[in-house]
Order: sequence, then structure tokens, then C-alpha cells
Amino acid sequence: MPELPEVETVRMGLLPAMEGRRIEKAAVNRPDLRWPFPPRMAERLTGAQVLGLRRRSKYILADLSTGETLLIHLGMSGRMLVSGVQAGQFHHDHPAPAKHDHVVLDMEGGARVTFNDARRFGAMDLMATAACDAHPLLAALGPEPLGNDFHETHLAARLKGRATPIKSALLDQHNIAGLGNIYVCEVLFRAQISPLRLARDVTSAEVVRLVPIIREVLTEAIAAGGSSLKDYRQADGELGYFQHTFRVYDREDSPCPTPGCSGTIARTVQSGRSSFYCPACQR
DNA sequence: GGGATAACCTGATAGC
DNA sequence: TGCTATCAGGTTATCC
Repeated sequence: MPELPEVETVRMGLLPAMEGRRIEKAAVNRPDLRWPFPPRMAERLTGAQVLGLRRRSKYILADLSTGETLLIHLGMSGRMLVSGVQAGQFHHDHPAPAKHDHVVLDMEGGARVTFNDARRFGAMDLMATAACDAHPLLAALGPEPLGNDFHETHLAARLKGRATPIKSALLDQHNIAGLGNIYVCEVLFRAQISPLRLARDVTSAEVVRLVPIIREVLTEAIAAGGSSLKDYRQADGELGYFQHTFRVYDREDSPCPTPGCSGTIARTVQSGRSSFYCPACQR
């Protein structure tokens, strides 16, 4: 899926079309994505004003004037596409409906926001804004890696005694929220830690190294507009370009980019996911 | 309880 | 051209 930087990029792209604006019409074209949509979702959205757009982990949260919050998750292939806004000017020129356009929001002002998701691993739900933190998908999430609650003490405590590989531990959203397969690979490379190492064997010096690297990789990726592989687009349909900065992800058999290292990037599978790393300089 | 695996679903790509 | 196998940015349910 879009990981944290992609979701943040999408959120920012949605702001001009949605923030402060009323949803004039909501069309829901199927009963479910990963889970059934909440009852009467179209009716509950229609007429609501979007007070603000927040992000928690890989979720976008739209706070509505009705006292409810719309939760949006893009899954692996979800896209939020905006049409009808160009350079701050609104128009009513929208592309023809496409396959897998599941939810369409026609916004006050003329913009249209379309949720398109081929694989349907995405989700949408409505909840009382006051009870957001208790939502089953949000309640158990770890801290935001770019927030104040994520620090060495927290990470060290989450890794301590764990017999799972560090790769899996960083992917576990209970430990830290928002990292996905790409950015964990990139983080471990920059930290020169092998993805195969057990979490409990990562030293405190390495934890100290990991925290700022996690922040750095995510911040750089957000600045680049995220990474575009197969499905991901920014809300305006543009590609992100952080993928050009990948040092190990999807670079199997390439020379290791670490200066002075003569290693070759390897691929292995851990808990069903590809891990890319340099066996020579990641220890 | 912790950790690994299968499952959800479609599309793109590689190989024959 | 066309078939088959494999893989994909995530998360949950299930099994050992």
C-alpha cells in the first residue's frame, strides 16, 4: 500500500478540494471493500461539511460537521483521485467513470474525489469523531514515527526480548505506525542492520541510530511526494518520485550503494514479504 | 502468548 | 497470441 509518506501526500492533495467544503453528493457503488461499508454511508456523507483532514498512520481521517469522522484506508492499490480543480480554479470537467471507482464524492465548488481500488484491500468507515481513538483499526496502533511519542526508549522497549526479525518488528503497526515494506527495507539499509537479525539482538546503540533514520527516510519521502510503483498516484494523478531514491528496495543483484562496499543487493522472503538488503554491509 | 502463514482480490509481467 | 505462474506498497484470521 501506500505507506505513511504516500498517505500523507494524498492527504495534502485532497485539502484544496475537500477542506471546509460540503459533500454535495456521495455515490457508493458497491456494498463493501475489505469490509462492508457502514449502514447508509452515502446518506450520512451527503450534505456534511469536511471540517478537516487528518492522518493517523496510514489512515486518512476526515472530520465532518455531522459529528462523524470518515476513515479512509487505501489498502495496497487504493487511490484517491481529485478532478475539477486546476491551479486553485474549479471546473466541472471530470473524467469518465473508470473500473474500480467505488466511492465518488462531489464536493461543493465542483471538485470530485474518487476512491478507486482494484484489489479492494482498502476500507472506509464512519465513526463518532469523539470516539476516533477507540476505533478497532486505530486503537492498538503504535506511536507516529514523526511525533513526540516515538523515541529510543519506546522503540527499545518494543524490541526487547522479541524473537521476531527486526524487519517484522518494524513492520508491526503496534510497535510503530506507518512503516511498510519499502521504508523498512530502506531504513534498515541506512542503519546497516540486517533484516534477518532478531529484534532482541539489536543493541541500544543501534536503536539510537534507528530512530533518527526512520524519521529521515519518511521525511525525505514525503518531500518527494511519496513513491510511485504500480498503483500509487498523488491525489492529482501525478507520480511521486522517491522511488528514484531507493537504495535497496527492488534492486536485487544491483551493486550496494554504500561507498567502499563491494556487496550486491540480495532479496529474501520474511513472513511472506520481500526483504532487500546488502549482506556485506548490513550486519 | 508469540510468531509464522494463509487469506482477501485484481492486474501486471515474465516465461513458455 | 495466449496460457500459466508469480509477484505486488497491507492487514487480519488462523494455526502451531
